[in-house]
Amino acid sequence: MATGRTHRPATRSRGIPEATVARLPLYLRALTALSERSVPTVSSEELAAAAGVNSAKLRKDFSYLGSYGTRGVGYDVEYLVYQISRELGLTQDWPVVIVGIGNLGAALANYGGFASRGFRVAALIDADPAMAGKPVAGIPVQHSDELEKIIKDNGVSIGVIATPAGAAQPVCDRLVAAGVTSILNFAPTVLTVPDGVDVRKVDLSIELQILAFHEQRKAGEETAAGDGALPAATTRNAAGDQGPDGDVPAVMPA
Amino acid sequence: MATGRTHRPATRSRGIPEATVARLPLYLRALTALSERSVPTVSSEELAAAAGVNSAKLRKDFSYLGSYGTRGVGYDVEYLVYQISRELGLTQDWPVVIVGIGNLGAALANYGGFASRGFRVAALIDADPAMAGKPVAGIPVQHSDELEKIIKDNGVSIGVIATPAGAAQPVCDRLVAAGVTSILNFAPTVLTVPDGVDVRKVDLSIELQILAFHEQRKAGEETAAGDGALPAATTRNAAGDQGPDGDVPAVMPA
DNA sequence: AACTGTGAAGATCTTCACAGCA
DNA sequence: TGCTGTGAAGATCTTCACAGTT
Repeated sequence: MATGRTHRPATRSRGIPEATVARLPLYLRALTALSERSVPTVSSEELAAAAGVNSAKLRKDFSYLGSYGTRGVGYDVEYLVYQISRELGLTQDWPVVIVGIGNLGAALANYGGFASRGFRVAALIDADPAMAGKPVAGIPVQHSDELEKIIKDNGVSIGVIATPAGAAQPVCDRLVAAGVTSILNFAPTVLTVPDGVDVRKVDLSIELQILAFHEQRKAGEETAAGDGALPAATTRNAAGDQGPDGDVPAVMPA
Repeated sequence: MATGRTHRPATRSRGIPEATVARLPLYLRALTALSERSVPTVSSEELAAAAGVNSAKLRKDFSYLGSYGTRGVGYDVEYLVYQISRELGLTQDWPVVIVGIGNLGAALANYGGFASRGFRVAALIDADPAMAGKPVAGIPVQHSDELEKIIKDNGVSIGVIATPAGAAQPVCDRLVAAGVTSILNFAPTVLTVPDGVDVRKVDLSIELQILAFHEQRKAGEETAAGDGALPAATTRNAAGDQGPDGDVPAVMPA
């Protein structure tokens, strides 16, 4: 199996449902936009619209964080931004290393929204000696021999794997052995990690396959269906959350 | 709201649950690997291990497709590969266009697993005139003025948006107007699309934020907890499936 | 009057556990 | 005997609908 994952209640301590946690970043993004426009307050209806969810769901989600709204008025934008950031752990600094600096790794390194939210690219690592020293997004690439040292020196706990599929597991093992406990995997492989380590995957081909499934179905309906063209609009997120156990699909490999 | 999405039973016709559809690509990947090793049959237990899911779930998933296994034996690898491919619509050709050829767009264009599964990069489109004609992954980039013509000439129904956030919605609108009905969005924005159009998103910063949340929690437990270091391993997929209505998070922007 | 917070109903998804076929 | 297929129980998530607060 992918690994020694344990049945974790999926939601611990303060008990925020996993599905809710997965949406907090969306709310945060919408709130940040409002904040930049100096909007003081929003109603659940407005914010839900901006985040693309239904308002009841949003209110229920916020209710797990506490009672941060004011009846008859709505939510204070700045206050909510702070509360959600804190809940997500974004009020602290998270040094991140990206392993595998190909097009994808470079794209990730250049991604701005990165630094903006407490994440800091502590280092870029690649196995190709020819890449060593070359700056990508202003950061010099380091050779993978340095991996362990980099992780330790920077106190990195989050690693991003953007290597080819074959290199992913070995890299993962080294990251974990060096102390990384959260991994974002872009390689099209199921990673095996020990208990205590979280892995999230993003896999392009899987996303495309899911779209193809629905696309095929639409095509079938056109000709088949008798009850007129039924609506079928949907906006699924390529990132939900599967069960606490078992891996699920995701999006995009190196 | 992200858009005019309609309450669709989420699962139509043959009624394959959305959660199952999201896992089919995983099974397919594992099966393909077995097929390459010329393994003739697999048990649900073995395949589940390779795909990183629990065997009961896998059997239940397959049961929605039909009874393709043999009691006492297992599943015929080749046969299953075919059945799942067909179910996902991968037995047909899906021309895809990628809009926004920055590092990410280039990474996607270079992604191999692409062509391997019925997907064909029909065109690369970018708004920068300087990019026009330049080959990326062997395909010449075309200027966005050509977008509508490209979509129509190639019968493209799936579009990938890898542009900066600000350009995403306009690009999306043009793609949809030209006939695209499935969109994979890498820009960190909620896209609004009409009914009948599917959108899946992939957003790096959201994935990192979710990891940070769990990471923060782990840190808290270390000091807090009294019941010894509890296991907390998890492998969530950065791509699950939210409800049929409402967008959910995902992974990675341009 | 407007809008939040939430119990309760409903929908979906997961897991168990075992009947049933090869 | 070995392993699939699946009813049923359980867990999670979503949505409703309205009581409660400003």
